[in-house]
Amino acid sequence: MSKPTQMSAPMRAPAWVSTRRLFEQSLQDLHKCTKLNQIKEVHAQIIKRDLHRDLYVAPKLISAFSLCHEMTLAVNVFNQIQDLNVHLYNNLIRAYVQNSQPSLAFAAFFDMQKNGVFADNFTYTFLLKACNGQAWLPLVQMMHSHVEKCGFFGDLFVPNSLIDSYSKCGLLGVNSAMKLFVTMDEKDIVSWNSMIGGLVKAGDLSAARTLFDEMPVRDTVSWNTILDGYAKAGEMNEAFELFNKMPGRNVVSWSSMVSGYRKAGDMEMAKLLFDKMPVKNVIPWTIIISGFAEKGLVKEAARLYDQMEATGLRPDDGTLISILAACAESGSLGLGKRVHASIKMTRFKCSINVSNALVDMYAKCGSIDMALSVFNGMHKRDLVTWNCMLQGLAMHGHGEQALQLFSRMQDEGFKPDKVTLIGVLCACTHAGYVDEGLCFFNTMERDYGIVPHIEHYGCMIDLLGRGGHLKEAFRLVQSMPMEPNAVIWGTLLGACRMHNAVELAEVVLDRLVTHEPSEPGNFSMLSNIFAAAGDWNSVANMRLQMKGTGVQKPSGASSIELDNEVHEFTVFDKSHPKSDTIYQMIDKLGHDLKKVGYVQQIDP
DNA sequence: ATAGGGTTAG
Repeated sequence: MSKPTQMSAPMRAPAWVSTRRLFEQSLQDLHKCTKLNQIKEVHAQIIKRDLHRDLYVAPKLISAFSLCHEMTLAVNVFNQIQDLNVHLYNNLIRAYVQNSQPSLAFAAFFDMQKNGVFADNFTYTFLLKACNGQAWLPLVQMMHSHVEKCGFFGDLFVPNSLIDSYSKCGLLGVNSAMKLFVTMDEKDIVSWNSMIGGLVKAGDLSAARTLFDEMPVRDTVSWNTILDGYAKAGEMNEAFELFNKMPGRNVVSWSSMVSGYRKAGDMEMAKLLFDKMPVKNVIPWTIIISGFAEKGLVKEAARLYDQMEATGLRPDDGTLISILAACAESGSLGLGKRVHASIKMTRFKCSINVSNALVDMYAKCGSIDMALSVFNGMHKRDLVTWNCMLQGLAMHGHGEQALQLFSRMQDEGFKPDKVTLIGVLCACTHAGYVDEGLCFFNTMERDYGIVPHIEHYGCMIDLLGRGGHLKEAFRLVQSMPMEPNAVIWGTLLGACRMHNAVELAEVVLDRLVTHEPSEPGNFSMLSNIFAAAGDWNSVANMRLQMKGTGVQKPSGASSIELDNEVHEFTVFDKSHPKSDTIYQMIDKLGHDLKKVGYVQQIDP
């Protein structure tokens, strides 16, 4: 360590003065520092100067390590301190919240109470943030009662956080938020905005609008909240009107509009607004790219992806996950691979969530080998990883492999959840393991503590129905503890179609139309069953009935991806530039198939 | 403390 010497040149301050000033400067901004190397350097200096137990320095260190996701180091700092105070606990609690470990945040809170350290308003705002991911009403209520006991309502941060956390707990939560909101003597703009946001989230747009019109002063957040409410509800005319009327628009306002048009399926308007945006960040880029990808317009999506990279914007996890999910939905393997390549180029390692999205994308696009390869290459996996892989194997008929994966995940200590069991039952269905499926279904509550949800009943009806056990399937529908929905009846109808069970099909359709009176597919399904049974009178009757109720069958479409472009085909489609050649080939294939004895099944 | 994109589910 350098010591001050008399030999230093008089013109300049000695080196140790500047390092000390530098050090003090680093200490000042330490809690905002996100570069781990720099923090470690300062940390070393801190230890050298024996400052690591300093009650001013330690919280800053915790905060800095937390921002770098170095929780072990943060906790180490905390554990060095003998006489703990609120400030230290608050920093630890916030660190856990930032690093998505809400239960440890609460553990720290209980520890704090045990040690006789009193919580303050900061503690409660952090803890309420920890409640947000859980959407668990009793937890928020518990925080509420704590706060009431301590009387922190003078600070608007606490009641405002309560409104926000309540609002994230579904419909009951919004009621509690409203109760609190109306009793607040003093409110600020955040109270109003949080309450409006809660109502929007609960789907009560008109109540949200009433509050919005009532509030004394509105800021950009207020306008954006209500604007996004209309956009999410698909009410784009109202959204557009507000968008034009609002005093100041920012990236968020524009993004809500682009997102709204995308959700409404209007990519033309979405692109128009996107192009007009004065400032763009990764979020609007994400919306527009995944919007095109979702529709299978992969050329446009890929072009925009290149453009985004060219502007120097780095896609974050949200961008990658969103685009990969869109690829999975539309089956755009080419674009998915393109995104994967870009991840490999630009990232040293990718997060669990991004890897999960990759596994899912490859599996859904039919590339089960690539899905397995990403899966096997992952250093860390979570429940979603296993569920995606299991589902992928199951969907592609690798029932045996799926069930092996199921036992492997348990060997590695993962507890199956609701989604896992849907995958397991699905694997049994696609592999034709009727008995194994029944066994899993009957023991899932005992063995895994999962009460069968309607989705599991759906799987079982599919399993029994496909296997030709139609009576058992129907009996299961009748004995379900919950009201069967359209999915259940639709699955059963599909099984009737598969096994030409005319009488049961009529009963099932009768129930199905009470749920989906205008879904044309259901009628065609029954119509197909009649046709297969040679009952052409009933087919004709059904057609008349459909005409009478105005139900129209849209033409079915199939699609295929070639050279990074998704081609879609409908019946009698002549729009493709090479349609003549395509139809010639189809005719030839038809002839060849007939020669080997294939009998074509024609949907009326 | 409040606003825009985010992985699994027939």
